[in-house]
Amino acid sequence: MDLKVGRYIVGVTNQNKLLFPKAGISKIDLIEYYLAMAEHIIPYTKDRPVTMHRFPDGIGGKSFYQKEASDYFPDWLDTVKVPKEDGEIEMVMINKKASLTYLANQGCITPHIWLSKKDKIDYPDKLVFDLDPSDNDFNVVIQAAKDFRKLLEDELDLKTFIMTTGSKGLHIIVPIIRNKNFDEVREFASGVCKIIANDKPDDYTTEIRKDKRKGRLFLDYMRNSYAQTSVMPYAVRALEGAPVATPLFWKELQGKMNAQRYTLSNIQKRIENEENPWENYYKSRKSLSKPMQILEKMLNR
DNA sequence: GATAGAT
DNA sequence: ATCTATCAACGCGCA
DNA sequence: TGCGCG
Repeated sequence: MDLKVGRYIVGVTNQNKLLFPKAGISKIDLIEYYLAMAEHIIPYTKDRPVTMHRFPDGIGGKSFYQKEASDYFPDWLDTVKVPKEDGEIEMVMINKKASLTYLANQGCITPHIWLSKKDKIDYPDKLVFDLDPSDNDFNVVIQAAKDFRKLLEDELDLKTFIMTTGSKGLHIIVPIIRNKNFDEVREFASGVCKIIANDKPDDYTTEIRKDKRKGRLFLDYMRNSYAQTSVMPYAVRALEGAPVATPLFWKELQGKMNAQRYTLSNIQKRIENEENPWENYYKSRKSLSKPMQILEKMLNR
């Protein structure tokens, strides 16, 4: 079966294959979801390399990550060649509606996107703080998010945006002007996390090794490195019930909110009824130059 | 999921 | 014509 | 150099 998406014909294979067997969600359901959400997604994915997390046999089957665009991908799918440690890799970008459709047909349930864009690949235009609980205690995640917001906005004069991951935690995203490279940005992110963790060492940790976290909330600043990715806004997660990574208003971060509050099945109603929580996302970019100086002083006290 | 090679 | 095997990531920290 | 990690 072929779908016409804009000016492109996208072939759809195995449209009735159940990708989420319990929820009864088929491949064509996933494709229709991404078609409906495309206009809300593409502003955040345009010109960014994508890592595909593919599940050709559904969430119960074998999955794999794919970075290199396959030879058989169509010419109209935009790609970019980016340097890697040993050579070069040609990666897909989600720049149009048909791209989302094509990737969904490939069994890519969850696209992950770079923090930088193709025209300045070594300079991220955002920071991501990944708050990942070891258990499912979302209250700890909410408190941590508020601690981050206080430091980032009140002390460091940056703007923050919040998103459920659709899995267990939250992402805090800080839009920045592209005048610092990944090493500089990661160093800054590391400092931020260490200040937060030092303030509440029983609640938070920046330990990479799982066995050293001892039940504490992991503050992951390592996302802010070259060629690292974070889950795409409104991406479907390959978990029971098809939860969706969802941008939120800060004021929503309380009470019964949790990381899987929104799913493929109920997100559309939210989109229809709510304003865009990230309305001012791209207007909010700030330079890290001054925040870096302030952070340096805080770390040396 | 798509393809090449084997039956 | 059908089946089967094969392939599809990588950067960083640290032991 | 190789493993753990996301």
